[in-house]
Amino acid sequence: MVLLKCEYRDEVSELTSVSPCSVSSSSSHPSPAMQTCSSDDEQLHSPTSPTLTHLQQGRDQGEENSPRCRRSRARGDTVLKIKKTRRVKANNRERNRMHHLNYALDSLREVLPSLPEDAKLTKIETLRFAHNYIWALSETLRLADQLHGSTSTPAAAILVQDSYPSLSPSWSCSSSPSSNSCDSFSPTSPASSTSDSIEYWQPSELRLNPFMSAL
DNA sequence: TAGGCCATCTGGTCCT
DNA sequence: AGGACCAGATGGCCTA
Repeated sequence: MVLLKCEYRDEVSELTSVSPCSVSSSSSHPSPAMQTCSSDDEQLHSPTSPTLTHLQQGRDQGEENSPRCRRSRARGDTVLKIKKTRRVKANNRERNRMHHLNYALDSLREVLPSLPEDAKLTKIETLRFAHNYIWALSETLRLADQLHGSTSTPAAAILVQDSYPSLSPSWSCSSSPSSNSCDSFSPTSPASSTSDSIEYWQPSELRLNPFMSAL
């Protein structure tokens, strides 16, 4: 059972603003609708919910069934329906957004070095590992260029294309120390970190991974 | 059983 | 106005 601030807050304020038969609410007293209540749809829209009960109890007996009152109540119902529809649509969008985020994370997991069969990285581990992986590759490029600095073809480009063909387009720029064109590939955390922070950037499951141990 | 991870809902804020 | 993004809350599931 999810308890949360009642969605009726806005609706009630709108209802009270348009309804001549609603509670004569004082601004100095919190509306009963401000109390927490269940978010279950049935309960949310149930006539027995505390909020509506309060509203109904507070209605002026004489005006309760007047045509004007019925109209305003119908309008309130319409407002509720509209708001509920908007909320449902927003929930669907948010769900899809998170699904897309998860798909992206899965894609990221796929390009990371292979792992033991049942070792699926958590979200945070995936991000940390990816960060570390990028740093390690950039270090590899830097060292490779240092070793083959005099060759016309950047050794790093060959190395990357051989080892990580799917990544090579992103790494096709020169990585020579004198070039700033790849500054974006210079993550600072692992490279400049202490051994403690290196530990931090290595997912616990991966500390025995050959790639990670090669660092 | 506590803690970690995750999915989902929700309301607020920003952007188009 | 509506959508995207974000962070907090909550409950379910799993594992040590």
